[in-house]
Amino acid sequence: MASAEPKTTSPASTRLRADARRNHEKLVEVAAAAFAEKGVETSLEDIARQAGVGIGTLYRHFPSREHLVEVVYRRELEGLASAATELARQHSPDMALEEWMRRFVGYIATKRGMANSLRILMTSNSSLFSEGSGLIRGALESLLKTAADEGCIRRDIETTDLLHALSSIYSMPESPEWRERSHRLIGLLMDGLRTRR
Amino acid sequence: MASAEPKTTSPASTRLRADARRNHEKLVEVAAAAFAEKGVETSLEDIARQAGVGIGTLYRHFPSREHLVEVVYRRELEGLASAATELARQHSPDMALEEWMRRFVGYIATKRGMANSLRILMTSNSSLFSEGSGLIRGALESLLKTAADEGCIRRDIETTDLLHALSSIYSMPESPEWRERSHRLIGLLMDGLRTRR
DNA sequence: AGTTTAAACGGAGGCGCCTCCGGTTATCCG
DNA sequence: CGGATAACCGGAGGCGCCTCCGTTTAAACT
Repeated sequence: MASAEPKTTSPASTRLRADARRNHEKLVEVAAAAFAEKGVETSLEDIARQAGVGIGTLYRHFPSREHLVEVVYRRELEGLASAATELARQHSPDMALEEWMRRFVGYIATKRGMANSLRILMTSNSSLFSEGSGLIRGALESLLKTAADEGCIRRDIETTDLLHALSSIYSMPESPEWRERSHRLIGLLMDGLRTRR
Repeated sequence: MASAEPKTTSPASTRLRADARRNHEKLVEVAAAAFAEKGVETSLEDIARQAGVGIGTLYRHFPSREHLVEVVYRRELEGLASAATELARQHSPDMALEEWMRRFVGYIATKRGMANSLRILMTSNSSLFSEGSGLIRGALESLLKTAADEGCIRRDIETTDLLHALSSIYSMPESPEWRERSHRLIGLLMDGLRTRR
């Protein structure tokens, strides 16, 4: 009925003026980079400056820091989910699964520092998290199903189990070897999943 | 051996200069009032001003807002615990118990708004909470025991049960009738506890 | 009492948060 | 195309955070 909605992030995009839309997008983009690099405590004035807008503009688009964090967070989650279909197209089912898990871990890594902000966000807006985890679950589920259908991996593993195994990474202690550790864990999981030929 | 340690709050009070000690005490006092009245987000500069010291002095004594919150929190907890013995001396055992529970509820009430700050504090310094709840537990236990020994209340109630019942107040929804509600709950508990004569 | 000195004070200053409102501009309509 | 106007922009300003360092002062010693 309505015209296509190509952008994933912007559910009921209420006819924004062209400049407003431009600024909004630029802000999210810059914020995503800034949060990733310096954590969610980065100066919002810096973000506004880098985006080439005034601080007032930032605050009109995102009434509070948490709002901005939420939008960035959701955008990345959606990116991660849509990467699943993309990977499935370009790789063999098991490779797609493995690569996706790697990215998932990388994504989690960037979120470790901001536990507090996320917790605040979580208590005040739990729908975001349920939707978000739904997206992730769906992505993983479809990768898993495809791989199983092709005979690459065993069938008797539930999405929930694997998700749980991956989430355990989140509670691993912070350390320099964190990255290797998590990659080893993924390797281990994949070895367990793959069917012996 | 060493000279008496009358003040409860100041474990290893490392020989502070007289002015320093004065300022420290005044700050805690003022902060307690300010937090109670306006929540933990109150301006620290206001607190310093009301205490008649410079902001620099406040920050030397309490490196961060959380430090100050913690000291105030602990002080109030200790006050609550020591109120138990005081009440026991002035009232009949069951009255002492009832009045103490009222105060406990009042104390909790002031802490409701600052859930976030307390959570941060909790994750970074869990010893405070275990010690704190130990104090409270001890106070309640002794009141309960005295009352039971005097035959005012039944013996078959565990401290933990009662504590749990009281804690449930914390999760009651915020509302105007909150206070009456909690008092009714205490009345109910006391009725259940008291032995029929 | 006078001297010394390390501990303590305090506030200026730089930064970030957030609000408010006068100025700008995209968009609509004749 | 030009004018009207509602939507949007931007940054000054007020406030609070926290640090840094020159000044003050308690207290130890002579």
